[in-house]
Amino acid sequence: MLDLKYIRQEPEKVQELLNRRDSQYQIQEILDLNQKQRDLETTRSRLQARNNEISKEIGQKIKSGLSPESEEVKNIKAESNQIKQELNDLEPQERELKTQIQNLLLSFPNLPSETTPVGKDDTENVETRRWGDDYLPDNSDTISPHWEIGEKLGILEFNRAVKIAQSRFVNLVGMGAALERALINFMLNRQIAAGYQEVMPPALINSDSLTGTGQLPKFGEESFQCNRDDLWLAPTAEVPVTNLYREEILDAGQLPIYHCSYTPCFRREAGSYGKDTKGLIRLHQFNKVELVKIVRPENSPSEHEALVQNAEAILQELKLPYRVMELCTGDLGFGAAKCYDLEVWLPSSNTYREISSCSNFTDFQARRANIRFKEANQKGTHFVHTLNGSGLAIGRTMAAILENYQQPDGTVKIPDALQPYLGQSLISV
RNA sequence: GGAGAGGUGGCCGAGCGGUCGAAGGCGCAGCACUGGAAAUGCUGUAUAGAGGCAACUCUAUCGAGGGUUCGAAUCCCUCCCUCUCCGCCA
Repeated sequence: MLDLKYIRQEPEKVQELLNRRDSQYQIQEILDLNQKQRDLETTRSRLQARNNEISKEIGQKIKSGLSPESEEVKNIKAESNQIKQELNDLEPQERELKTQIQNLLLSFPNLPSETTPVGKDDTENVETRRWGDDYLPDNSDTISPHWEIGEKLGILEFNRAVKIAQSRFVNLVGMGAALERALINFMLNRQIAAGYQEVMPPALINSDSLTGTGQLPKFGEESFQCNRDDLWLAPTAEVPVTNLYREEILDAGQLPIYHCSYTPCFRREAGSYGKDTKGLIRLHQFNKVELVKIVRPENSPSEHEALVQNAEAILQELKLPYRVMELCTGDLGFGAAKCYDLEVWLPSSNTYREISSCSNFTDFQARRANIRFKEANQKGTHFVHTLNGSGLAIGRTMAAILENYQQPDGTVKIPDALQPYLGQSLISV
């Protein structure tokens, strides 16, 4: 959520930054509504002040022996009743304006960082660096897509998953399940060693939490909802983990907070019919190790760079070729001010595919979720900055391994770093 | 699921219609005392919004929302959450 005060102070600047994303976001309506609302607030609080005075006056008169039924008291009550009527008229108006402003603010995306490249869509994202060219497989022309090799090896079952759920689900069998588990453990151990504290939050989360991180109100159709309860299946650990601190005032000394978290993630993938219909790339349910940081505002840019490195370190240890893309303003997620995507090489389709998305949300989520910190011995509070990134998506990592480590004989080698976790070096039929 | 108890400031805890943003204590900060500290004493110590250059002023907030009243932390209604006992259950 944007800061209303800041919009008021720097309207041109805010509008200019929003325009870098999309011209549909116009702040003028918010400014107009806010002006009306503040005028009403001033009038209303004056009336309330007068009413408070009257109540005190009545209290004093009764205490000094005057009857509550006396003419004098009755007259003052009449004035108060008069004011109450005016208030009954004003209050709903003000409340309505506040709701309108709040809804508008919730529907506005974050301001892009000054450093975010300007562009209209994903074609204008900027490649920042590329790693692992030496590890590109040299037998690309004979490599099968991961779903084919996975089914041949008997470790991925898509048809049976469809039978028990629907399309876009997978059943992992034998070494498939073991590899998933190994990847989770490997990634968690590495991120714990890098300083992140592990958490395992609930998979079902409430609407307030989804609003806090920005999925609601605009993107409700992307998540699975439990229709009998105010609960949703978490689309990413970002939501429960960031919201652990919702409505909290942290001591400055507690910052920075670093969490890593393995969770299943559930997404409806509405609007992606026909896209990535095969394999592990786009499923309704997938596993992910997520990194979440809660930091002081002035540190968020450097914390962001460090978080990207933590995610990259996993790919490097697995020796999977990847590139780092910085998203342009037109492709930036709703709450992000700046975002890097890590894209892993998938030889069967001859492309890089997103395997991690690392964003700095600045104070956007902190404002919605009301996560603040307090400096010792100082008055007032400040909003924290929140960041998160995948470290990494497990299913897509498995897809990348099945393809990049595929041998001409149809077996799949296991990356060195993963062998201790799996207890073997090769998957074969 | 059934029965009961309860949700007050950073924490503990009083207040149960009147000047209460809320006694008292703990904690924390400043000052005094001290060679220094402890102990002690004094003072201060919530959040948000609006107005003002500022000092500051006003408003709201005692789980949330509504109601009664000139006036609600206190009374009434609805909801949420926590705890205890019973049942069921991985």
